[in-house]
Amino acid sequence: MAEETGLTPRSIRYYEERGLLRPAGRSGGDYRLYDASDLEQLRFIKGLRDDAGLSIADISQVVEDEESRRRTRAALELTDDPAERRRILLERLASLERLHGRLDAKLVRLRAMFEDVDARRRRIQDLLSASDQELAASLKPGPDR
Amino acid sequence: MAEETGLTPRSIRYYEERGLLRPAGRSGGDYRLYDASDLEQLRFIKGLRDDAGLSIADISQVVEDEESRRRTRAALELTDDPAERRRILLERLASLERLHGRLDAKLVRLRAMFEDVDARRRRIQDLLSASDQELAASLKPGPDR
DNA sequence: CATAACATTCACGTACACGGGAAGGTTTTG
DNA sequence: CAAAACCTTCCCGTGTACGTGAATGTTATG
Repeated sequence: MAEETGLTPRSIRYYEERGLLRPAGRSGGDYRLYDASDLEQLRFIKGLRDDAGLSIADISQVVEDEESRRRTRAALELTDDPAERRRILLERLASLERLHGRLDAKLVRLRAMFEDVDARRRRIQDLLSASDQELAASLKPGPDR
Repeated sequence: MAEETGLTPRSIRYYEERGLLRPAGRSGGDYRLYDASDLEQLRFIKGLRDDAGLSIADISQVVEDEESRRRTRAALELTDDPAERRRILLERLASLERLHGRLDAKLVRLRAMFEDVDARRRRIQDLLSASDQELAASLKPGPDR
């Protein structure tokens, strides 16, 4: 599991301890057994940690939202009462909006930084190609002058 | 300075300690004095920390690159030797490419996460508006049936 | 079926990024 | 010019996110 996810065994156990990962099944000798959904969950957690830069506490919030989502999903498919369906959907939407908003804010600011660096990078490239032409001109003197 | 940047005084002193901020001037009574460029630098650091999620060690690298950039800038304007200009520009470009690449990698992964969440958000919104129509229909029974 | 190569739970240790208080000096304000 | 408000360095404390044994048990391999 550690190899598959790029996490250390210690981190995986730590995440379980902190409730980010539902306690895995156990073998006869008390070894943790993971399935595909655990793998997915761990990759999701790693993404939130490394890509979105969220703390474990923040990820915990997100994961709880996800779990609540899964719980309400069953309820959603069970009910035909439109008012109840609406309530459940609104709750799920709110949970997703929270995560969406946080990622969006991060994205906006990161994009601004990126653009800034990119603009400077392009400016240097322009200067460089100008300098290259200058260099070429100095090596192969022009016909005039 | 802390108010202006949203950092704590302690953090600002810590950044100076770690070499992210060039030692500010001091008053007669040994108080730190900051200027506009220090403010800009601190905001830049805060951006790298909060938006790009870089560690202090990583930011230190970036800042060193920036300083090297400033140093070579003078050299660039002093020389007319095309080969020397080219060498300096290439060095600056490499430094910017490093930062560019790191931000880009982060952006790509963050964007993927964002798209994922966004798609799910939109799906819920669709379900919700469908549910709203259902609700309206049940409250105001149609003419037929 | 021996043994290598894993795993388990404690428990303590650690790097990072600061927080917070003490003891003292400086600047600002009324 | 007194008092409040702010700064200085020094130094220990703290939360987070694990790392690292130790002692022990379990599974895989030739």
